[in-house]
Amino acid sequence: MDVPQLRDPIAIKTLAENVKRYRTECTLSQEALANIAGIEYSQVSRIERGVINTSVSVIFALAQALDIRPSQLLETKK
Amino acid sequence: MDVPQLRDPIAIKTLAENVKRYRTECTLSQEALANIAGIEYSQVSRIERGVINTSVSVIFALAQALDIRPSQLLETKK
DNA sequence: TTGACTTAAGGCAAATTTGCCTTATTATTG
DNA sequence: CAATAATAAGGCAAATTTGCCTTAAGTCAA
Repeated sequence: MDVPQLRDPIAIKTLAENVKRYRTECTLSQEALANIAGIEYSQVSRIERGVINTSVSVIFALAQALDIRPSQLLETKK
Repeated sequence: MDVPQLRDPIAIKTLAENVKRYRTECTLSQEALANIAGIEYSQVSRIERGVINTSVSVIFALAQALDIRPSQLLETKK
């Protein structure tokens, strides 16, 4: 690749904040959420810290584990 | 990696259908959408065909180009 | 303090995505 | 039909994500 793939800090941060907010509302630990969602625990940590630009599949898995709709994880204030 | 990363066909297909639907509503070609969103044209094709599990940053870029909210691209029929 | 729990942080190899490119295939219109 | 636009499809190297792992740091109750 000549140019790195698109990384939008606002998109990444929006997802990070929403995951953290919904997770703490459920009083789930990062590890518990990861287990329910079927992903690696360290990924939840990286997503909430905004270090990775994760995929639509992971967003769906997290939403299902949090018992919310996938679209809610992309909600923006506006 | 020992295990391939999570790919959820339902998540990928949901995004694919939503991008295609909103894009055609705007009467934009895949190429035009890609140019506005600042991504590669072939990516739009791959996303709409459901061959890739794209990122939250790309979802935000597409939404902005389509003049909709990012969450709308993850809408599921309940 | 001690201990248990939670989160942050980082390394690593393999899998995947991405940008750039080319070549078919499929409308669609004149 | 010819020509043009639009889409599908695939290759490639580099960048990124992911799963698995370890270690450190922070939190909180007993």
